[in-house]
Amino acid sequence: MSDAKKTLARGGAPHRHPTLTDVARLAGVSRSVAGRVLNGGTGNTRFSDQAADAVREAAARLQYRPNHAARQLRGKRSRTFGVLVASVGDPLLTFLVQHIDAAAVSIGCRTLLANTIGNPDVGPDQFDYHVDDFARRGVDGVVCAVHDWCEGDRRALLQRHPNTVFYEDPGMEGAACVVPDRAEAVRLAVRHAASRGRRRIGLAVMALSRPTGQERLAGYRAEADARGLPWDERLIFDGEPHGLGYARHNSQTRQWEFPVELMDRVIDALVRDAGADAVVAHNDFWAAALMRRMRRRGIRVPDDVAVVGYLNHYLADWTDPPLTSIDPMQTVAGQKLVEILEQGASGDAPAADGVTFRVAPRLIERQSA
Amino acid sequence: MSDAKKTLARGGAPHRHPTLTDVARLAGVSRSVAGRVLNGGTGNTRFSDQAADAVREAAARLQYRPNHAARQLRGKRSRTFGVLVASVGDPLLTFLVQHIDAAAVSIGCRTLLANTIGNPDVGPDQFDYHVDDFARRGVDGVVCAVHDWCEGDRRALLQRHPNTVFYEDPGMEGAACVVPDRAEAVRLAVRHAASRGRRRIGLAVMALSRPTGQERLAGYRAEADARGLPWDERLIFDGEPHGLGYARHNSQTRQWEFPVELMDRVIDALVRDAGADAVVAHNDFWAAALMRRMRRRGIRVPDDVAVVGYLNHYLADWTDPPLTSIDPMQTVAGQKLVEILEQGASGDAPAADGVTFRVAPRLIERQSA
DNA sequence: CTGAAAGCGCTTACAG
DNA sequence: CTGAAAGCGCTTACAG
Repeated sequence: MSDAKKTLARGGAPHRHPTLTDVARLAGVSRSVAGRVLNGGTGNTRFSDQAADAVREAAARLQYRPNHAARQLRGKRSRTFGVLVASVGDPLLTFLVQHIDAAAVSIGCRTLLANTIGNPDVGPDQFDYHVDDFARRGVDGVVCAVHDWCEGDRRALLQRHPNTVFYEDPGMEGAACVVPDRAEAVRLAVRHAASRGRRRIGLAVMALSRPTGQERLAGYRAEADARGLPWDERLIFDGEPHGLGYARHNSQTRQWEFPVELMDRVIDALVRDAGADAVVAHNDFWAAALMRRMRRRGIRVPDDVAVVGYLNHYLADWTDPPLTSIDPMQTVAGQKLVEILEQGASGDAPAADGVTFRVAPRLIERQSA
Repeated sequence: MSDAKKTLARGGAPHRHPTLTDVARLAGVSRSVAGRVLNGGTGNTRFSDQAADAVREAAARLQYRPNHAARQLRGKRSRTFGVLVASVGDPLLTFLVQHIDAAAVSIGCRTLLANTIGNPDVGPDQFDYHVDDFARRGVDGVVCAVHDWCEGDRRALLQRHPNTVFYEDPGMEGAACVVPDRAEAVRLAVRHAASRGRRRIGLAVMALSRPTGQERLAGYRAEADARGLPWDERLIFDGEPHGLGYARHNSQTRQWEFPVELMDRVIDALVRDAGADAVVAHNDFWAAALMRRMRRRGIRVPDDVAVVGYLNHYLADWTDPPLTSIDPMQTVAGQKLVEILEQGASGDAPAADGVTFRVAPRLIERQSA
């Protein structure tokens, strides 16, 4: 076997990375000193300026980078957070994932993204698989942002990885979570529509039976009451009886399926039957589909009916008209999630125990309302 | 300091993970045997059934999982691939990133996603930062899918990580890459429009001066010739002189900015002046904006003008009308990228040297053309 | 078939 | 201020 082949077989790297020993030798000091200089310990950081200079120069010359695995083995943190999501490209969570990563990087950590669905090759129990793999890799903490209608043993996760935070309330004792304030989101939407003179404001919710559905309804009632809007049950649309109660993920196309035609039921109920002049949609996808079907039926947006979305997904810029939408501020949520995890990991404070952090939403005005 | 606090400070984990030593002790064998049973070496896998059973039972009982860092330190692969993208949530690449990860997971590896822009907290040279960090963590290979108009020293990357593959041709000697076949993409679009009876097919390109722009043009000409369509220079729109020559990323909003109004220049040039009855748009975002502006100008899609997008982004399902679009098959590209990396990492074959793999696109018909 | 032993690269008391 | 040494958890020749 040739030398070249040997090194290749050793892991694909054609040249050995320089180690602390190499640096120490070049600098003419012991590994101990080199290590202290380069990684500034907790106080026993004693060495001469002379030694320090020599070491740093050697390190620079060799392009030395500390081996992460060795540090971790020695008891250091992995500086890695696991992030569980239904699918990496989940349109509902792109900004969250993105910002969790940004927040992690800004404190010198990394993110290990894990799809729990959407990978038929690996089989159905990918939630457990990833939880397991996270343990092997010794992540410092885990964000679980898997939708509640997707499978996965959250309890086992929390047991294996005590430093776990959920995005959305998993409804478990002792589980810390960060949640978007949906009641406030709907309040903002209703307030906006009302301030534009709308009086008959409809609310379209995917599933009223879920806690999040109830929250939305509560926000609606609160704001309607505050504004003195008349209460009319017909202005509340529940998607569940219409087969809109949950999202279906097609693992073939890797997309969430969405029966656009069913949006006509929303229009029938809210606009035609209840005479709504505004609709607060379940999310931007509902809103986009609603606007399309409305146009087909000769209903003008926003002239006849104002539409407010939820998510402020980048889709919102591309609908016609561009969509006024409530931003759940996933960027703030991402930051908070990492902050909690970091506290748990650094030991400054125990991982937040069963605390729920609510993230305040914000309305982004475009042209649909 | 209490015991609980001590363990917390040790890294956030309240209980030590069981090690091979624990398993061996419980099974009543040596670590060597336990190791051989649990990790089946390359042939010296000799042990009695009795020993194997005992070890496996012990491992199961203790929920033993091999420590990744230790294995890696001992010379095993990290089973991790670094993925460089401009931004994790980059709408142009969501499916690619997603499928790279899926492909990696299906061979027991993981993906380390790295944003090169979009994280102002870390500073401007994040490309280098991540390249460095990848070295520390000993990734088995790197996918670089950073847009060519974004900064980053590709040459240094390739030197530090010889097992690197690019998505899109970086134009460097010896760099392997996977590229979507843009000429074929435009051919498919033109063919589709022509087969629907369109004769004056316009082509809107972001920047004709770029190689990819030239490829698109070549595809256009090839198909137009094959169909006997008359050549008319006015049917080619180059965005560059109109300030559409590159995408701008707003790190505040973490979105790509897009001057929707400028799409009117496209309509002016292609539809009004050149009388196009079909437009092959630069991508789905252009297409979505075009359709919106056309509607405003009383131009019906597809009745008056057919529109074909490029990307088959999930946006395509939500435009009005839903967008017929060319899918660059990023899922196939993702698989190919990982395949190449895996070959390089496993040493079966040297990392593909300077080879370019072209991925065949596919047309997805919806209603705009 | 089995186990004692070396060593991956680092960190960190510990003794000089 | 400095260096020899132990040890993190694993893998793997090597000698029994």
